Amino acid sequence: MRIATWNVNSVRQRMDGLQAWLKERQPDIVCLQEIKCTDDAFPREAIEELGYNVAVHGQKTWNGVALLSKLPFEEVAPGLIGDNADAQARFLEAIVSTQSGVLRVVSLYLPNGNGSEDKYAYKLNWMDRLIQFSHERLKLEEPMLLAGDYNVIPTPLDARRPEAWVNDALFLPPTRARFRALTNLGFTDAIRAVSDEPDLYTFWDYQAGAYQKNDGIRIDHVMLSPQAADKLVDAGIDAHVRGWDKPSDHVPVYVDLAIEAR
DNA sequence: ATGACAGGCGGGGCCTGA
Repeated sequence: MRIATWNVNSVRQRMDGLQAWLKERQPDIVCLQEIKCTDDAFPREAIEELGYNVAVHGQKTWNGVALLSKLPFEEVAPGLIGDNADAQARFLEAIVSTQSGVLRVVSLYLPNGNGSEDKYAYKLNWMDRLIQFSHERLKLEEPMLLAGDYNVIPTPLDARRPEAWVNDALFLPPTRARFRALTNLGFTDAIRAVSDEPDLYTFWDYQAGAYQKNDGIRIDHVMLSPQAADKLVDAGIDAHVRGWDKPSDHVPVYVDLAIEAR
């Protein structure tokens, strides 16, 4: 099975590229972030025509996550535990049934955290909630993927110019410590499981020719539970998509697991 | 040091993003 994640930066603006990429990469499950629309406004039919079931957790204007799956959803649950008053649509969990049992998938859009102390506090709190959620789900001992835009540069190897990010919420020590906490719980960063190469990026700013200079950062991640990591065959980044017309500033990341869909 | 792009909203520029 192939599972992918992509921050599309508005799904309605990205339909041509999304449809082209789905046909090219042929993922079985896709986690989308920053769809920037309500559930009603999501272009559901065009994606269903390509053979996907669609689950959406959207909101007006900002944020919003979705899941696309060629297998039917057994369960779908929006929202991250730990704060019932959190109105930002950043988390969508689902279960599908495969030939060898259940597969649990989360599409997540972790807060950026720049701009104010309140925003950084929200980011760190959201990460603490994600760690708590992950700790609880690990007890199920299921193959599970936490995939999405983490807004975390895990190490200096994950930025072309790490010195430019030292005071940024994406790279500050408390941010990186919480990301490490996920790996310490037992999660595997799929890309780093298959490559120690530098210059593996998933985001290039629209400004100042960042993509042409390969001035990128790796902030979109697929984290695998032990039972999913045991099935890991390959992982990759579709960086070429950043060169398409009307691109998102993020590109897709995918993993191949040795699990038969059905 | 600053601005540079892009999208949403809504019909102005402003806010947000990373």
